Formats: sequence, C-alpha cells, structure tokens
Amino acid sequence: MTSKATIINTGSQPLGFAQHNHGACMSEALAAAEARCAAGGLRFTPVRRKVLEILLQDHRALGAYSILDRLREEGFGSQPPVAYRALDFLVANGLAHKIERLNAFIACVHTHHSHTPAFMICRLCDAVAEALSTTARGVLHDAAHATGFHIERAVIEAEGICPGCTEKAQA
Amino acid sequence: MTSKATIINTGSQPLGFAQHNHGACMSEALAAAEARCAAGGLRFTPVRRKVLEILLQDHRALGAYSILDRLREEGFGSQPPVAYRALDFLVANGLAHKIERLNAFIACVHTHHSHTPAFMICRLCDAVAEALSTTARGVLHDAAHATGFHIERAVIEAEGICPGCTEKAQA
DNA sequence: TACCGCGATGTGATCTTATAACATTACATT
DNA sequence: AATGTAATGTTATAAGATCACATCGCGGTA
Repeated sequence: MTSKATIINTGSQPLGFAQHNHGACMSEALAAAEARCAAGGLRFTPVRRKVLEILLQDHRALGAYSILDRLREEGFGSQPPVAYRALDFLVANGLAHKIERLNAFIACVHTHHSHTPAFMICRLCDAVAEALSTTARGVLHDAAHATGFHIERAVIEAEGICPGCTEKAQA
Repeated sequence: MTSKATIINTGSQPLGFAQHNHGACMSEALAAAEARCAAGGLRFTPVRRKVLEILLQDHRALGAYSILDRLREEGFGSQPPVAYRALDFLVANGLAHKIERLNAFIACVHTHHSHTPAFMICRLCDAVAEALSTTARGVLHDAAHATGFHIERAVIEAEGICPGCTEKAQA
C-alpha cells in the first residue's frame, strides 16, 4: 500500500483530518500504552509494542497482512497468528481499533478515556479519522433498553469523502 | 405487520428478539422489493429474488457461502460471484444490509423508508435486530460537519446479549 | 538449582470471505 | 436480424482469519 499524504486526526480536537506533530503524538501514545499496561498488570511485549508502533507510524487503517509484512522486516515471526494475537491484545485493551468496514486496524488516538469510537472513512484515499461519540452510545442505549438487549460494545463507522479529496475533486 | 415495531423482528425460529407473523412479513417484504424495483427501473431477477427469499426465511445474518449453498440446492449458479453480485444488488438498493461485524447479510425489515440502520448483534446466539436510528445519523453528521467530511453512509452495530440469552444465562 | 505452570511466540496448515478476469446469455431497442 | 448493455456462469486466486501444536521465557516453589 502506498503511503499517501499524511492525513488524519488531531490529538485533542473532537476528530480531524488535520496535520499534527507526529513524533510527539507517537511517543505520547506509546508512553500511554506502557502506562496503561503497567497499571493493569498487562505485558507490553516487543511484538505488541512493535505492532502499535507500526499502526501509529502510518496513522491509517492497516490490514493484518500489511502489518505482518512489516513485522517480518523487523525480524519478528511472520505467520498470521503473530499479527492477529498482537492486534487482539491491542484491541482488547483499547490501544487500537478494528475498522470492520475495511477489515483493518488503526491505533487509538484517545488513549486517555474509555470510549465508544466513531470513524469516518474516506472511500477515495482510505484515510480514517476517529471521533469521540459519547452521544451516539446514548442513542443506541435507548433503543437497546426498549428491547432488553444488553450492549457491550458498539461500532460506528461512516463512509464518505474527506476534506482533502473533496478539494481534489473540485479542482 | 403494521410496522409499529420500532425495533425488530424474529422468526418462529430461535431468532430475533420478538415473535411475528413470519409468512406475512416475508410476502410483504417481497412485494415491497418488487415494487421498489419496478419503480426504480431495476431488474428483480430470479437469483436476486431467491437470495432475498433466503435471507427473509432465515431472518438472521447469513454468510455469503451459506447463501451460496442454498442457491446451489435450488439449481442456481454455485460460484461465489453469483451470491456476491445478488447481495451487492440487494444492499445497494436497500433491500438487505451487510453486518460488517459478522461478514454476513440480512434482509432489511424497514423496506418503506430510506434509513441508516442500526443493528444489535447477540454474541451468543448471533441473532440480529435492526433498529431505526434517525438520531444517530444526526450525531455523526455534526461531528463530520466540523471537519468537512462528507458522509455518504453509516454503519452502526452494537454487540451484546439479547433478551433471550440473558434469560438463559440467569436460569 | 531444578522443576513446574502458564502465558506468549513461532510455525505450518487450513478455513472462510471476497474479487479478478473473461466467456456467455438474456433482453430491450432499433 | 443486428446491436448494445446488463446479468449470469465459471475458473482461478486474492485477502482475511483461525486451528493445532511445538517451543520459549519467566515467575514461583520445592
């Protein structure tokens, strides 16, 4: 997959397709991950750390096999389970999310709080922005309550066109 | 069914969260599909109709290959593209939805209005209920507007435990 | 130290889901 | 009948995910 323009999310804004200080963003996220694992008695092993680094570096949704390719280059195991296990760990602990629409994974940019994420996926350039969606959860909760359904987690994904691609299209 | 149920469907089988008149539900849905296709100049061909029937009969999310098996039994083509093309057609025209979380498909139960569906997926029995979620769309729309992202469609899927399985668990 | 238990990794095989590519058929219009 | 286009049939293969089992690393315990 070719790396297109560095797009994507702001660390502090509700969400965004914007530029940001990537180096700082990355080291902050890694530090937060380390802290969270230490606090929870979880092992932030080399493979897990590397996978998170890969996701943070690209700052876009990556398929498990793309990640696997990168792991191979770095000298880690190169069979699918290696990537999937690390990804399972990251997702289970809120350090990454799976984008169901793309069968791909992306690093979480809201490491601080537990949240139900919402994603905006550009169908032209595949850029993905993560937004906080506290309200959306409430909406679902009402509907669920009416039927007696107990929600454990929710996935919200919007597909459309990002600001950058809109500009290009108009040009 | 007078379409009063804001939230869903079930079959006479171990599915959905509520009971309903399955036969009527099915013939109504087929009629609605036929009408919609006629109105839009779309061809409701035998394969497409059969796939919709299969989805309606089961009233649960079915994988493309399960559908393909059923098609084979009925004498239709039995290669993957046959099922995927019919499913693409149904999804594109709002007659069915794809449940991304399950990589599976389900017949739409709100054939009347165009809508952004929201699904509740039971992780124990795989039953799926479709709810209307007008508000959720608004929530996303606000967030999107803030960044200049143009939403074309949205997917909302909640995973949890359905009323039936909650009862079983307590028993 | 030696041993045990357990979680994390490594590896090969396999399974499921989805699409590419191209040939053929059906249908509407002329 | 001739043509253009949409739909279907078919082969092959890509892409995503899991199973099963061997091995390693490390903390606790005898």
